[in-house]
Amino acid sequence: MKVLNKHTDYAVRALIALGMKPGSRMSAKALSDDQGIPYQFLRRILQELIRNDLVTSKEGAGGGVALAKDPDGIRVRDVIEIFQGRVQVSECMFRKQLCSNRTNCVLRHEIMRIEQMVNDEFSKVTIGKLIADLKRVEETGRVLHGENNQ
Amino acid sequence: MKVLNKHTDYAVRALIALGMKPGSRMSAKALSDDQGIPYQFLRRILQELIRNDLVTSKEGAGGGVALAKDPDGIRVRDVIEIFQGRVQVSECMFRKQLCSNRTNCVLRHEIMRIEQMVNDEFSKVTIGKLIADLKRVEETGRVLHGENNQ
DNA sequence: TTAACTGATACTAAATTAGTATCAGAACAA
DNA sequence: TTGTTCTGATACTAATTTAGTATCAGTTAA
Repeated sequence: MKVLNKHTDYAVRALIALGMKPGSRMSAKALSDDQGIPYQFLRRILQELIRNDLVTSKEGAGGGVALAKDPDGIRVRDVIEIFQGRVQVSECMFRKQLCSNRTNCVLRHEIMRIEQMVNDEFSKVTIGKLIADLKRVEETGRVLHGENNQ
Repeated sequence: MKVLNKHTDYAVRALIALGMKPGSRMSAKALSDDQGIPYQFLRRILQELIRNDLVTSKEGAGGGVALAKDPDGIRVRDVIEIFQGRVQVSECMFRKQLCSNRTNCVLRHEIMRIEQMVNDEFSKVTIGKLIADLKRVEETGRVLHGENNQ
């Protein structure tokens, strides 16, 4: 069960890279080389971020992309929703119609709770926070992976 | 972003149905009719549950399947892991090798935290709990869908 | 005026998901 | 002892999603 797909993963990495160089534009090519993300794939991801106002772009030579807002205002949750849609149970029917299958319902009820929790958590994680983490890591020279690491 | 696939969804529904009739075996056919799950698909799901010791089976006429253990001992997390694998970030590399990409790492660190939360929550939801919920629902005649319902 | 860019969009391969079909063998019942 | 009801194993298929490629048009700066 994969939580993030490549679109989201690359998008977040690109956003972090852009956020690390505030003010300066970067070309998709430079970002691609920098982050090791396939160029054409990254192009499409950036266009999606532009359409969703997380990134601004400038065409032509010397052009490129930059963050459209403060890194603290960009939530990982937003990125996930752009590329993977809202976190949800299989096909949740009970928003549309009266609940026909009660067995189904009790399961969905539990999952809605967990769904909400996950959304809340991904809302708290912003590009700004990730950049701060990253800078801390670069200072101490080591990555903390938490407890669940062998 | 879908949390549960059909395998998991159907498996949980089947487990609940079996747990509702303690002691008695049911044929896959009866379960299929009962729950509206495609027969051949359900067969394969049940076989997987049998292999993972959540369900026992008896061959031949009058045979069928039954829960292999107490409903309270079957966690939705177990079912998810059987059909969808462990909840995890895209391809988490840093378990295998030294972390080469630090940008990646800070994101993964956050996600590991959320991953852990989700696993803990899905561990708390057991078939027994769902059955209890379901019985409560049937008594009051109405399903509570929580706050996030319009 | 040409090289370095983005915008838009069509295409493809591989993997996953959901579901179907078939054959062999076990157990019960007449 | 034979037919019927069941599971075990496994091969197959269609649709969708994921990941990635390719192309052409238009913009801007030097």
